[in-house]
Amino acid sequence: MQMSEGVEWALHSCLNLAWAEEGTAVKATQLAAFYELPTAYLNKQLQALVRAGILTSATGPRGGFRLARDPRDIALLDVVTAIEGAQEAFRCQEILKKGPGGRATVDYRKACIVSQAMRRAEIAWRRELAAQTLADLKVQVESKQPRTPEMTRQRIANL
Amino acid sequence: MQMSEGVEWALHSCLNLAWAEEGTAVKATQLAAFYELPTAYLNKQLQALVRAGILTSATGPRGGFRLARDPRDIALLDVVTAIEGAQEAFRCQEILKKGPGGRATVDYRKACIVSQAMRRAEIAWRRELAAQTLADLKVQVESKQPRTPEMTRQRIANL
DNA sequence: GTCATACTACTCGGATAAGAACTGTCCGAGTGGGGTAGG
DNA sequence: CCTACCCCACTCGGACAGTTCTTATCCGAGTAGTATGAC
Repeated sequence: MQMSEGVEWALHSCLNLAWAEEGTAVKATQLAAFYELPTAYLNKQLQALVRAGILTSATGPRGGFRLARDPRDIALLDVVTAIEGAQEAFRCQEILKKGPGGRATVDYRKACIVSQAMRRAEIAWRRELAAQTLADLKVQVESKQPRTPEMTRQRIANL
Repeated sequence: MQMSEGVEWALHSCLNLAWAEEGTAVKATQLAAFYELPTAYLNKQLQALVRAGILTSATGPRGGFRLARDPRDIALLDVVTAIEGAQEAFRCQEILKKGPGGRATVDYRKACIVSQAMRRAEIAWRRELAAQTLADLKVQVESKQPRTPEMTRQRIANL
């Protein structure tokens, strides 16, 4: 069980977009250059964020990506879900249906104790991710590295 | 990000072992027959549980698997970790090292705010799994389906 | 000088391969029990 | 009848393919800006 590394890329890219000049679109090439990432593949991840309504995109000259809404309204869970999909990590195959006393009509995704226990853990995970927004991370970084917004904008301008 | 289905198999198999006659080893064939699972592949998962110290195994006639310790001392996290590995789902690649102002000597798995946020969520997940033991699940199932222990032992005897 | 038009460079978007991980399968190593022969 | 030995069936254990998902890449569709020419 390992998360796609695209999640890390997406989160950092969203943060950089949050620091970008307002009203300016940032190209995939620029976002990739930040951390020397493969441009085309990062572009794929950004497309997923667009489909999820987290980013907006524009083609042609002066095109690129920008945040679709205020960073306070973008939870980390939104970004993770956009990349990884909404399905749960633990996928109950309802093997109890084949077991002794198993009924084909019962929904074991709800009835199975094992499934319930695993779901409870995953809900706790999602709750933590839903509780934190891009704006929260932005504030935390800026309190540690006050020059980050300035440096980010400079880097975007010089690419 | 999807968990191996072996986790579901392992959890249910451990529960069945907890219900088995004490002092009796259960063969992989029997555990597989419970839910019509592929024997050889389930065997592979059981071996992982043995390596993790959750089960003990014996070869030869009258051989098979049994729980290595009391179900109260086996947390769900132990089983999940045995199958999935101990590494975290979110793997911080420390891409900040390549970024503006990035220092190669800094351990960004600890310093990076994004990494911290993701780790916090994963710790919440692990905490939930560590808080529940096989014995807890056993009790919950028995209160809903009191005949489960009896039926399990019968099924083992008839295979 | 102004406006419309065609062109060109640019950027995203989806379709297309390479690689890794998960899933599934097989045969050999080692063990324990039962049968057999000798005392 | 008891005991020691040998043989055999049995079970796990690790090595070996098939399939799905992740990672990586490329080229085409569409757009905005610019230059050009006519009015």
